[in-house]
Amino acid sequence: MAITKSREAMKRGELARRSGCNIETIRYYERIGLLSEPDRTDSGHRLYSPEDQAQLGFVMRGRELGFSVAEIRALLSLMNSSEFTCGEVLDMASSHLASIKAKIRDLRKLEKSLTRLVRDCEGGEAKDCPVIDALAGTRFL
Amino acid sequence: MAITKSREAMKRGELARRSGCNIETIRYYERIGLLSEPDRTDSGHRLYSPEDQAQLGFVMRGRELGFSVAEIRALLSLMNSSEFTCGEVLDMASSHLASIKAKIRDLRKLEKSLTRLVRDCEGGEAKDCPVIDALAGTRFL
DNA sequence: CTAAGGTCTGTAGCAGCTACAGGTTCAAGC
DNA sequence: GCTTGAACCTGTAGCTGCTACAGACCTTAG
Repeated sequence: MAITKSREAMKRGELARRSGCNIETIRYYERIGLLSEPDRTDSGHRLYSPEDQAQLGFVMRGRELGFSVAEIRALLSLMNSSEFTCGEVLDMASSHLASIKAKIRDLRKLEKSLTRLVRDCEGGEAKDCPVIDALAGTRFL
Repeated sequence: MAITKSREAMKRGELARRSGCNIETIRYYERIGLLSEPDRTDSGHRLYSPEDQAQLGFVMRGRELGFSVAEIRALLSLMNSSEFTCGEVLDMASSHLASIKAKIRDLRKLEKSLTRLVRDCEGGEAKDCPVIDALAGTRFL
C-alpha cells in the first residue's frame, strides 16, 4: 500500500462508514460522475481524500434536498467553473422548489380523494365498497 | 379475423385511444398480470372486450390514486375472490393513505428548507451563495 | 501460513413504464 | 389482384437511483 497520504486517505468501507452512504452507492456515484475518480493503491484499492469525502457530502445533501442526479451534476460543474454566479444556482433551486410544490399539490389531491373514500367505507362485509366502486369507475371521486 | 364479438371487441390501438393509456403500457400491464390475456384473432392480434377495457380503467384509476402495481394486483384478486370483505380493502386504502401523508410530510420539510435557502439567496454574483453553502455543509439548514 | 474479512470488477435486479427494431397483417385505393 | 402504409406482433433496451450478488483478488491478525 502506498504510504503517501495514508494518514488522510481512507478506503471505500471507511468512507461509507463515516459518511453514512451505502458502500455500493459510492461506486455508483463515481460511475455516473458525481464523484471524481479517487487515487488508488498499487493494488487498485480506492483511496479517498477528505476532499472526496466533502464532495460525497455535497452529493448526499443534494439528494436529501431532492435534487436529481442531473441537477447535482450541474451544481457541481457550476461550482467548479471559476466564475459561477449565485443567480444560476438560484434558478436551479427555485425551479426545483417549484417542482416540489407541484408534487405536494398532487399528493394533497390524492390525500383528499383517499380520505373521502376511506371515510365513507365502513369496513364491514358490505357488497358495495366505496373504494372498489371508485376504482371500478361506478362512483365519482 | 374472427367474427365473434367483432362488434364489441377492439384492438390494442383503439383500446389505447379510448382509455387514454399508452399503447405500450397496455402490453406491459398484461405482462405483469394487471390485465388478463385477451382473446386473439387467428393471426394473433389482441382483441379486447368491454370487460377488458373496464379492467384497464380500474388499473389506471388505481395508479392515479397512487396505488402501487402490487397493491392493484391485490385489489384485483380481492375483487375476484368470491367473498371479499370491505374491511380488507379499507386496510389497504388506509395504509396507502398513511404512506401518502408521510410523503407529503417529507416533501413539506424539503419545501421549507429550500424556501429558506432561496429566500436568503440574493441571486447576484455573490461569492457566498447560501444554497451552495448548505450543500457544501458549511451552513445549517 | 492460513483464515477471515475487505475490496475489486461486472452484472442483474427493483418500479413503472416507454420506445425502438425488424417482422407480420390488415385495410383501403387503384 | 396488387400495392402501400398504417397498425400490429415480438423481444429487448433504456430511463432513475440505487442495491446486491458472484467470483476473484488483497490485506491483516493470529
